[in-house]
Amino acid sequence: MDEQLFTVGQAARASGLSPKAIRLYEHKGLLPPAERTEAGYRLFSDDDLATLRFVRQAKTLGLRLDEIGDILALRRGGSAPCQHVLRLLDQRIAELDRTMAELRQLRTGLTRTRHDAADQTRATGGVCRIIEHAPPTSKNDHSRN
Amino acid sequence: MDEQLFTVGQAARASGLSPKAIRLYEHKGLLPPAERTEAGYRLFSDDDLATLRFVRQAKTLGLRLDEIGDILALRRGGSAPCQHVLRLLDQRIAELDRTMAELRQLRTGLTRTRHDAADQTRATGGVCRIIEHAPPTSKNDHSRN
DNA sequence: TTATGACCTTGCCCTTGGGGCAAAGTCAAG
DNA sequence: CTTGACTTTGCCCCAAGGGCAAGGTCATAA
Repeated sequence: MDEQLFTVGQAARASGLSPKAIRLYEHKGLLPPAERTEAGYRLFSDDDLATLRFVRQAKTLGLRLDEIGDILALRRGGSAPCQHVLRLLDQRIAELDRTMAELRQLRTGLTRTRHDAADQTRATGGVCRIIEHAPPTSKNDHSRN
Repeated sequence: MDEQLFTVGQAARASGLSPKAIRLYEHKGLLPPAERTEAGYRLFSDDDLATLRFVRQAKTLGLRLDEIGDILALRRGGSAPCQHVLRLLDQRIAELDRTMAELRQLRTGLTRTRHDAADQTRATGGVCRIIEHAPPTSKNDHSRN
């Protein structure tokens, strides 16, 4: 049997993640504690690599690390996590819709503000009319990346 | 002259911010260091309140605290920050467009994944086909709030 | 053999915009 | 005088790592 083992760096290259991220995932329990060489170097198995790739893919679906961790835990517990995953995906989609609606609204407000302000760019008294006279945009969220 | 002065709590209520946030803004230089009573209580002037309201409004426009700080600094420096603000707004709008495009793409991918997976919810070998067989979504961002 | 460079280890601080909590001082009213 | 509401500072927390430092390890080239 091929007992292929990999260091963090190799695992990182093989999975498209950073070594730091891999250590973080291990720390957070997404990965079982890696084997170690005598010198203390982490050693990852092919299984670990598969898990890492899974994590990476799950991340591109917008799942959070703890959600991914739950999925992996379910799986290690023997049950098929797919129902759970479907629920998570539905949640994410709904959340995306909410976020996008907010962003659309924000953009509309910003554009109006920008347009209204295009010429009367003189500050008179306050700090800046553009901002002060902007229509109050709903709540506060504006999740920057 | 009415020399109205306010404690953090009062300023918070008057501006719709939290006391903690106000202290943070002061700490970050958005506000000049507040006066203090003998006992060390912060005292805010009407000017400060105006600034706080300005900050709040600027935040609803999606500006970051440091950007708002720049605007206020420009203003305190005597120049009208409006040109600067226009630039910031344009940047924000462009950024919003980028973000929304990404989210739209993500949503599309998620929906397809969700749809494809609706029935074959059995995990076979890997962790979860739904995720493993999902089309790779572009990059990674998915800014959660 | 050794020295060099590439790799690994842990650990700490940084990011955003505060929230929450704690210990302790202050103020006004009863 | 005490009670309760308010304030102060300070520290830890969130997500998901990035960056850096100090130090240990490994393999290869001279």
